[in-house]
Amino acid sequence: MPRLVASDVARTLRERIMSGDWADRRVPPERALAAELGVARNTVRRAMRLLSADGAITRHVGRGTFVVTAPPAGPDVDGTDDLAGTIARMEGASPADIMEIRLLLEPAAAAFAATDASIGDLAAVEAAHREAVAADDMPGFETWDAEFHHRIFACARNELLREFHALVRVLRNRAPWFDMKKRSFSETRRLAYCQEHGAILAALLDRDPEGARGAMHAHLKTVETNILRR
Amino acid sequence: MPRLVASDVARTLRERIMSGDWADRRVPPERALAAELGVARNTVRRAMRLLSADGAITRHVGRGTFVVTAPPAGPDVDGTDDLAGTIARMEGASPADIMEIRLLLEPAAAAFAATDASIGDLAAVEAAHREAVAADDMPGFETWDAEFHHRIFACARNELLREFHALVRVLRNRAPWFDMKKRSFSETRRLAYCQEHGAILAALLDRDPEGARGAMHAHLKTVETNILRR
DNA sequence: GCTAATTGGTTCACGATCGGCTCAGAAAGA
DNA sequence: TCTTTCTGAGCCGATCGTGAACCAATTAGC
Repeated sequence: MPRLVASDVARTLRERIMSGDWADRRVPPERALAAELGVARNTVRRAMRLLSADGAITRHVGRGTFVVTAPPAGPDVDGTDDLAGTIARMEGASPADIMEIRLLLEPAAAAFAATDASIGDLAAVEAAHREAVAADDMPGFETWDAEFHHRIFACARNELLREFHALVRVLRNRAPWFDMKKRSFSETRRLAYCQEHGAILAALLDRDPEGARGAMHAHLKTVETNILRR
Repeated sequence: MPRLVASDVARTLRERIMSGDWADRRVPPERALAAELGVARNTVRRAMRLLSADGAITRHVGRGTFVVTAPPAGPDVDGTDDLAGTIARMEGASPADIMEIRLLLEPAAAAFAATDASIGDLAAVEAAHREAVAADDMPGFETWDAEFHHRIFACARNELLREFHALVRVLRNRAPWFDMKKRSFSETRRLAYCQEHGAILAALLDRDPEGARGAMHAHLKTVETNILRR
């Protein structure tokens, strides 16, 4: 097996950057790092290239390598489209509206996932399901429940759909959602959710788009009744 | 029938992927697997080919074989919202992905609109329709076409849905969409669009949710064929 | 100001590893 | 017998890590 040392080196360098070593922003020279890590300079150079591609460091011939502190994110100056405003208005979305959107997006995503998902994707969904079943406290279950839903979106080959759900997920973590979830949480409901998740997962593993769509729809209907007390 | 060892091997490899071995995404080299399973390398290769065709693994000469997992992108488990990242990733959405989303949202919005819209809302939709019919140049029609669709969303009583469509609308004005629309524009197509818009509007005025949903779906299918050249 | 040391950038050769490919022969059904 | 499948072997090309040399820009010391 090739040893893939470069990515390991990149990881340790990242950790050092994060941990605040080199707070003066100065990174030791390649040759020194190579000696210290017991690795060839070319290998260090590859790792550096990864970091540089991420924008984590800047390099100058003759001067050295430096940690980038200023966030590379230039807030879009163009401002032509009112994206920020759109997002801001989304923040005020009501739980009922959010549920309506989820009922629109998630069954479709489940159907896509049933046809598009790779084995690895499904393994990830299954792992999230197992974690959710194992979790017995409310925050733990909440995390893995969200992860379960998100990984289903990740199966679908539509990036935009994935990002839309990321947006919904953010909204779900805002008030007044979080409080409502907390109030409506109970062990019996958690078990019911796990069972419904299991049905969804089974349909995905069967590669049954309509089954997945139906199972997801049923699950969300349950959630809706619980959350909105209908 | 011959022994079909290859598919057996493929099955056991699938099981190992699902069981979470190789969680680091690295699959042992063919030669190692062949030795371990007591089978020829060519047989392992056939099995690998099956998995690769499924999209379960990716393979690179000189590097090795890796399990395909859901892209780590997306809202990380660390809980940060990363709205900016979400928006940034949306910008790169492909026309095909956007069409898929539109096909998901807009028929539903039309159905909602048929039941929820006020008289004034419908008058606004009708006005946009008339303007689109009257416009004979590409930018003018484009504007009123977008406005027509947007006003239908405005009819729905779901603010979040409205904002989601605002997002889609922003993306539609980005490259490479705009170019594709421009290329696909023609007078006959404009007339076809106007006619389909008329059908949607008629269903809305009839307060016929399913009719509106169907008309919108048919319209978007037309757009899809024109834009994506299918 | 000039020189030498430092530092990143580039290139090469080498060996090891790994997937891609081909071929001849054995084995097992039809 | 004929076809399909598996086996075993060999060769190719790609990637990676190593080690080394040399270049170019910058800095420090004189």
